[in-house]
Amino acid sequence: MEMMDALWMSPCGGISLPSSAAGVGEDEAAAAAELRRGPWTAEEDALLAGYVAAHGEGRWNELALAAGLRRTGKSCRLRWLNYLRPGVRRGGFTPREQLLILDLHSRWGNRWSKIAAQLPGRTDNEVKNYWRTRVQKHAKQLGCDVGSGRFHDAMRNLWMPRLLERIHADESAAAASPAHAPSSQPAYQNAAAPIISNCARATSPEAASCVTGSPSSWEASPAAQFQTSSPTMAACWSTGQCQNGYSSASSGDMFEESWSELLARANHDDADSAGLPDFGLGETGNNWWSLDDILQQPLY
DNA sequence: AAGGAATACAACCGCCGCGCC
DNA sequence: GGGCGCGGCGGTTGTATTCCT
Repeated sequence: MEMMDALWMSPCGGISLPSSAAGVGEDEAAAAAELRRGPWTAEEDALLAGYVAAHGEGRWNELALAAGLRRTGKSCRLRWLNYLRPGVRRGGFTPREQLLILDLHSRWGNRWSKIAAQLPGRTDNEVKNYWRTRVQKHAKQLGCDVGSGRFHDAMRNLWMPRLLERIHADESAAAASPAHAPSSQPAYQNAAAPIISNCARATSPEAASCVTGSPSSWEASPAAQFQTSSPTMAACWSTGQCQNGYSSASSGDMFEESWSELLARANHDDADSAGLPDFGLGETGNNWWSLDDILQQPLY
């Protein structure tokens, strides 16, 4: 097995590819010995994309050699899947995508590829990076671990409800503005519907349970999506109650203010019996911050 | 303006599982 | 049944960019 890994991606100067592979000659093997590493150049991208377009995916080691790429097959595969593959979406995650990531992570843990499969155009690497940068950053701000009850409560009671507010606010704004008619919506908004609908259509029961309703009904009425699981949240969608105290920033991150500030404010509100759930340590079961769970929480 | 720190993203690494021979 | 070739996954590292002092 380790030998296989050496073939897949041994560092510069150490590779010894089997000469039988795709008729690899000694010259080619020697060339392969000087494998490139680091960022891909535009020329390499063009080579890889062109070769895959002509011959299809798979057999990455042979592909790398045949295309004249001084890269490991594994590197070629990764570059193709994460960057060059048609349909790969780049840029910040939409609130819906963020919400879905949080929800699915609560169900599946660090199953990045499984989570990414529910986000059309997104890669496991992107989802993983999002988690490690944004989510873990917030945990750090709170001075706790992402696996702690304190952080899970913050996610469930602060982040996810606010993502729902954000989604609602965005859609309200889009509906109110002729410039945001469906045909002229930004790409990220058009992409949001498949994210939810894909989740709803997912073959696995776990994925299918994350959001109820059809894709079309989601687009037509977000409130309807929560009707069956939470009258409270449905009412929120309908009345705009969720927007209380929320500023619809365009940042990719929901929180312009720090988590510590949010938490302090939230706890203060709670002390005033404003309805914010207790932010002390506590559990909500295995499904820490799932939509199913937060939809049962009172809004604040 | 410059340098260091923090952040975000791309790429690499090691391991595992599956199918084929 | 065991080895091989390959694809996939999750964790980690490297680096470019942005932010802050």
